[in-house]
Order: sequence, then C-alpha cells, then structure tokens
Amino acid sequence: MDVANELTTRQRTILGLVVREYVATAAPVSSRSITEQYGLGVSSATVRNEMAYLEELGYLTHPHTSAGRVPTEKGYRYFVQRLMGEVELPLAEQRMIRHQFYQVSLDLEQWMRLAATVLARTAHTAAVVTSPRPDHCRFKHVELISTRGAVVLLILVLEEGLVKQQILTLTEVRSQEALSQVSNWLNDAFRGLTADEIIAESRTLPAFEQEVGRIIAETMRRVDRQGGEVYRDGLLNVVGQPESTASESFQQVLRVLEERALLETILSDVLSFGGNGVQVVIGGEGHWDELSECSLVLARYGVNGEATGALGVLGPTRMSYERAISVVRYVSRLLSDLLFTLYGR
Amino acid sequence: MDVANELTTRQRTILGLVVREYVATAAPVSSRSITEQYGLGVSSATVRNEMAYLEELGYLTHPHTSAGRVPTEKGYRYFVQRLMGEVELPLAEQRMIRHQFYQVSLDLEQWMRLAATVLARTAHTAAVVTSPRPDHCRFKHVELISTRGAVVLLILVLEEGLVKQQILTLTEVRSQEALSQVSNWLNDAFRGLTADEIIAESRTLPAFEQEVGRIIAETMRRVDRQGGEVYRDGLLNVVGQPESTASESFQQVLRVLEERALLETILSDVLSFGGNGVQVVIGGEGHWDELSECSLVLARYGVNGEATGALGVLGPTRMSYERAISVVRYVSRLLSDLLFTLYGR
DNA sequence: TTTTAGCACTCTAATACCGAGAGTGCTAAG
DNA sequence: CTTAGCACTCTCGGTATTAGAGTGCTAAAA
Repeated sequence: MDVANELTTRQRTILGLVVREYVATAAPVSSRSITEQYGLGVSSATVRNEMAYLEELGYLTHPHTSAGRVPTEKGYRYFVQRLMGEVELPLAEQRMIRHQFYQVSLDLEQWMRLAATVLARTAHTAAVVTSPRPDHCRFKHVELISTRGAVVLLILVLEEGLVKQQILTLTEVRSQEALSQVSNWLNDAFRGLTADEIIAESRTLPAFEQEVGRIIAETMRRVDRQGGEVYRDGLLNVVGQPESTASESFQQVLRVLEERALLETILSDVLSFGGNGVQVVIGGEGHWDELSECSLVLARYGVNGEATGALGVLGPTRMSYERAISVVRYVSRLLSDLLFTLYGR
Repeated sequence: MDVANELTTRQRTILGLVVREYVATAAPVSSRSITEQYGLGVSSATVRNEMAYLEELGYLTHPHTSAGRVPTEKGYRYFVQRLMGEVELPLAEQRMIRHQFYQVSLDLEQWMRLAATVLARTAHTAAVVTSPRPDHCRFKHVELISTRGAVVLLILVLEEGLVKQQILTLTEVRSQEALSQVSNWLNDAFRGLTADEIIAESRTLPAFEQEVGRIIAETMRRVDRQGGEVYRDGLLNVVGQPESTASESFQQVLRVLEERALLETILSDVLSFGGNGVQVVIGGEGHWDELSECSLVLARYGVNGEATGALGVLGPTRMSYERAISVVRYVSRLLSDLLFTLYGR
C-alpha cells in the first residue's frame, strides 16, 4: 500500500458518502448534493476540492467533465475494507430469515434452495449456493434394489449424509434376496472406506461384488471431483438493473451463472485464496475477465474439515456491500449451524 | 372457424414467407423484399394488395404506415397450424443429439439436464424440463440409516425409481441393527402400497413403525403433489434477443422461468388441455398474461400411465417454430424411449 | 493555511428541425 | 386480375439550439 492511502477523516467521510449515495441512486453524485443532504459544516467548494483529490488518488471518477463523481473499483474496495466496518444484518431480518429456515422441512436441498432465495431477495442481486462437498468422502451404506429384469438401482450413502443413486444393468437377472445379501455383505466390507480403499479391498472379492465395488468407487470419485448441485436465484435482479439495458457486461454475469463449470472454477478460485470469512471480489480484480463490471460476495459454509460448500451473491459493482456482506455472513453461519446439528460430530 | 379462413394458395404462400422472413431478420418485411428474394412471378404491387388483405383478416400488422408487415399472433398460429406441416428435425441433428444422450451416464438427472441444454441450443430459446412424476406413486423400499446419535437418514425408493431422502430425529437412540430390522419389516409390509394404504396399514403397527409409516406416507404425498425438479437452460437466449433491450415483457419471461410455482401451473395447465403431441401457446392465447409477447412449445414425455414429465421451450413470439417444434418433439420421444428402457414394464 | 464565494467553462440531455429513404395505398391503364 | 406510377406518410440519422447541472479555478475571507 502506498502512503497516499492515508486519507483525512473528512476525505474518508466524503468517499463513504459518495459510495452510499451512488449505490442508492445510480446517478453520479455532485458536491452540492453531498453538502445539502448531509450537512458536513463545509461548503460545496470544499467538498469539490476533496473530491478532486480523491479522484487524483483513483478512488473516484468522472463520467464526463460536468457530471458528479462515481466510485471506481478502487473506491469500492476502500469502502468495503476500511470504511464499512463489520456490519451485521438488522436483528429483525435475522429473525425473519431464521424463521423461514425452521419452517421448511429438515432437508438439505430445501435449505440450499431457500438460502439462494433469501440471499437474492435480501441483497437484491443474483445468488448462488453450492451443495456442501465432503473433503474426502467415505462409504457408509449401499443398497441394491431390483427394479425390472436385470436393471438394478444402486443407492449409495456417504458418511456425510450424501445420497447418490445410479442405475446398473446386470448381465444376468438376480433376485432381490440375492442382491440384498450382496449389499449387506458390502456394507460390512466397505464401512468407512474411501474410494481408493474400496478399489483395493475389492480385489479379493468375487466378480460381481468386485464390479459393484468398482462402480461405488467411481461414483464416489465423481462426488469428490465434480461436486454437487448449484442453486441459483435472483437472476431478475441482475437483468432489472437500470444500467443493464445498455451494458453487454450483464450478459457476462448471466453466462457465469448459467455455466456450472465456469461458476465452480471461479468460486473455488476465490475461496482457495482467502481464509475464512466473507470474500469480496470487486470488478474481477484483474483475474476474472468474466466479472468485469460486477462484484462477487462469497463465503464458505459447512462443517470445517468435514464438508463445506460455497454461497454468495453476484451483482453489479454498484451494489449495497453492507447488505450483501452482512446477509452472506449471516446465512453462511446459519446454514453451518443447521448442518452441524445434522451431520456434525 | 370463420369462412374468411379460406385463403388462396398465393395468400398462404405470402403469409408463410412473411413469417419466415420476419423470424429470420427481425425486421418488418416489405412487399419488394418478398418479390425480389422469392420470385413469385408477380409484382410487388400484387403482393402489396395481398398483404393488405391479410392484414384485414388479422394475420399481419403494420408497426407504422410506411413499414413492412409483421405477423400477428393470429398469423403465427395460422402458420403453425396450417402452413408448417409436420417438420422433423434434420437427421444429422437427430443423430448428434442421440449421441450426446448415449454419452452421459445412465442417470435420469443427467438426462434432464442435457435435455434442457439441447432444447435451448437447438431452438435458440430458453428451455424447461420437469422431472417425470408418477401418476400415483407406490412404495418400493425404505432404508433407515443411523448417522449420529438419534439422527436417522430415511431413504425412500418408489416403484418408479424415484429416490427421496429425509432426515429424522428420534426420541431415543437406536442401533443400526434395530433400524435395519424395522426397515426390513416395513419393506415387506408396505410393498406396492400407495400413501393412503400405508397410513391404513400403519394403524396396526407398534408406535415406532407407525411413526415411520406416517413419515413415509407424508413424503409420498409430497411427491404426488409438488412434483420434482425443474431444469432450465438458455436464459441467455432470451436476454440476448434484439427486441429484448426495449421490452419489459422479457422480464416476464424470466420471472416465469424463475418462479417454480408459476412455471409448474402454466405447464400443467397447458398440458391438461391438449392431448398428446406438441402443444404450442403463442402470446399467452388470452389465458396467460405472463406469456404475452412470447411463446411456449411444450410436450409431455415419459411412460404413459406410469410417470410423465413436461419439457419445452420458451422464447419470443418471433421464434423459429419449425426448429422449436421439431426439437421438442424429437427430444420428448427420445427421453420417453430412454425412460422406457429403464422403468417401463 | 484553509475555506469559500463567484464565475467562466464544459458537457449532457432534451427538443426541434430537416432531408433522405423506404414502403405503402391508390388510381388508372394494361 | 395485374401492374406501373405516383403521391403520401412515417422513420431514422444528422445537425442546431438551448437549458441546466456541475466542475475548476481564482481571488478574497477566515
């Protein structure tokens, strides 16, 4: 950081006001509107001078000569890091959100869907929630269910409570009793093992059991790799924005949201960076071209070292970071707590 | 139908050309462009007269006095019903699509996701696929898996291959052996029953078994009622349209796509109407205000009388109905076939 | 040294206007 | 019934003009 970062109190106040005002109105903010709305005890000329200085440092810009000021990405970053503080969601909203979670049934899927909706509605942005992924999943239970002829439904339960299903077509018809026997046997043999260990263990087994073991291991590896579901909500909030009409960059946002692969890379990139807590990416930060003109507020959730997912909010750079950050923090904590009551040890 | 519906061959040709041309270019089509591009052996004045007549009957309009013609909703409907014929998807594309389905693993979820993507990409519109819902689901198998303390994972398999999971918190801790015994017992008792029958059957059982039975029945009822997942794709195709910049009606499309409840009502409304085959709703048809300015091409898929879902395409009124209808028809057939190989009897 | 009043300057956004071009509708002739 | 021809209408792009908003600067005041 350069020394120039040391802004005077007044400069910081003004920068904060410009950001807040611009976020609220979407229009460049003038020196006069600042002095009129928030009496700082100084004239507009003084504010003007300070603004010019803030622009020199790169925190603000001009759309054109005779327009008010608009925050730059650097300005937003300064605001988020040094001006905003640790804002908590208003208690009333916290209560409302918690209430909604306790109303739906005890179901991970419902929770994630609700989380996406709550995030989108509260932050007025698009929202993403990925299902929690175990760091390294372990076998818990398998069930083989005969459906019709040689077609068998394989249901795999992992330690972390994840359930996967897979359809197999056997080379010969087997009775349900025979299948149950096999699954009971495998349940004992594989309990608590990882995919690799199951492969190793399978080698000693008869052909059919070995084959099932291979399929189980494969499914588990797929879980390890590709992760689970991605829940989205609030796309309308992105499209409905005033600036969205003109810009093509909003199409980028939608593309990011629509392409699972792209989305997942970005999420894991961002989260592998920072430690815990809420991460804020403003305008791509140079790394992610897809995110120019928009911002991402992200957090991990889940039981640490057990299974974690990501959750966050994606909107235009001009968003209320206070709302966004506080709601992302709150929902991630809430979801983590809920998960812990179910799967934690 | 009024008698005026009897158009001359030339009028039908011209209407068809206007629709095709307008779909292709998104610009009002003039009498000259018709005579120039497709030599009809008549002058532009003649075409002009015919167009005026078609406008009188309500098949075409003018955006303003001196612009070309644009099809009305009625015009599109006539085109779809009487002019288009039963177009099939080009064989090359059929092959390509089929190939993609055989490449992914034998998994209903993957298929539906792929179906949505294929529909969106082929028709250049947004696409929706709902998971197949059994007409009246029947119990097949239950599994109770102890996870931690008194928390139990209940896995329910229905006749149709649907798997549902549910988390229970018992009042007392039970061993996995005890749980397995209960589930084995219930598997025999409930085999092939509907939700109501399970409730009846449960009355004679001991308290715990009765409780589990109640939960199973409840879950099954939920499946009956609310249906399953909805897969969407191609939202970008809607937003990227030339007319989308100006119109607010495109926000409606997005809202329809985002609100599951709304979407499901519309789908079931439309499909309960017509029999089998592809249904086309152009511009809301008066019933659905949410769909003004856009069209819906829908079909059922699945094994009839067993489990069916809906699948279709949602785009601007100005869309290629040939592509849309043919791809919806093809994918619905393909998916039905695939489902049959798995769950059919 | 900092603040501020005042003013010139710049740029946008709204409005009106103009002319070219596209396309129709109509009429009268083929 | 068709078509050539022409008047008429409306849009679209460009230009001019104006009002207003907001800045930057300078010089005076605190």
